[in-house]
Amino acid sequence: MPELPEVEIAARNLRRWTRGQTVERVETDPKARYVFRPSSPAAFAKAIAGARFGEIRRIGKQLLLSLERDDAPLGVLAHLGMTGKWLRRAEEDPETRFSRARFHLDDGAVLHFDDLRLFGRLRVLPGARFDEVPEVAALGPDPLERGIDVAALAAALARSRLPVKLRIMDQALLPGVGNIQASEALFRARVDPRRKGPSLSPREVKAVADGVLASVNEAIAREEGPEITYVEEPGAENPFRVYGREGEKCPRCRKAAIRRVVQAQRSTFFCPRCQR
DNA sequence: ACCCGTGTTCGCTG
DNA sequence: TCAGCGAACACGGG
Repeated sequence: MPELPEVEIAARNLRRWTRGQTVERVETDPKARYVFRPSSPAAFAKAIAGARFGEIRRIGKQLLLSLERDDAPLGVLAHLGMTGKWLRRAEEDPETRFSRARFHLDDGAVLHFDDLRLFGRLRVLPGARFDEVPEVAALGPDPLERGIDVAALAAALARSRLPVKLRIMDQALLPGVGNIQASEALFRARVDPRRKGPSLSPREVKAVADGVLASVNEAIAREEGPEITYVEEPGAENPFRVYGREGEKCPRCRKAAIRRVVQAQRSTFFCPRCQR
C-alpha cells in the first residue's frame, strides 16, 4: 500500500537491513522486464552484484539507494508502484510469490523486491546523481523532511481550478501524497474534495496542510511497530477514517454516511456533512 | 465474465 | 504553450 508512509517505513527498514552490507549476488525475475526498464533484469543484476550499500533517501514515493562498487558510486532509484514492497527473508526461506529481485547480502539475509502488478521500478543510475533524474527533479519538497510551505500551497491552489483533492496529489507540490492520504487529509481538514482550489480560504489551506501531516504521521506511527517486519497483514482492519468506508457512518459526526465519488478515475471518500 | 485497484507516463486536445 | 484528460501499463482478487 505504498504512499508516503509506506515508503518511509520501507526506507527505515532498508537502512537497518542494509547498513554495512555488501550485495553478494542479485537474482531477478526475467519476466519482469517492465520493472527494470529501460535496462533488463539481467543487466540490473549484473550492475548491482558486488556493490556495498550506503545512504538511503526518500523523497515523496521515490527511494534513492546509494551504493558503491570498486570505489565508484552507484545509485538505484526504487519506486514501489501500486503493489511493491521490500521484504527481508532468510536464505532458506521460500521465495515470495511475486518476488522480482532478490539481493543476497553478506549477513546471509535476502532482500526481496516483491511486486504483484509490476508497476514498481528499480533503475540503476551510473553514479549517484539522483538530482539529474527527471522523476526526482520534478518533485516538490518532501512534506515529512521539509514540512509544508503553506504559502506555496495556497499559491498553487489559487493558480488552477482543479479540485483540491487532485491538486494535493500533485507530486510536484506535495510529493508522497497519494489517493488514500488525499482523502484522509481532506477529511481531517473538513474540506470537500470537490472544491476548486481558488475557493479555499487561508484558514482552510492551513487545515489541509495540517491534515496531510497528521494523516501521514499517524500512518507511520501505526505501521512502525516495535518489531518492524513489514509483513502484509491478511484480513487486517481498515485503519482509515474515510478511505474505503463508503456507506459507513462518519466517524466524526456519526450521522452522515461516507460518500464515494470518482475524480480523475480514482475513488474519493468523504463525509458530505463534515466536509464543506 | 467482468470490474476494480494505494501509481506514473504518454499522447492528444482545447 | 501547456494544463488537463483519458488511456495505457500488467495482473491478481472479488
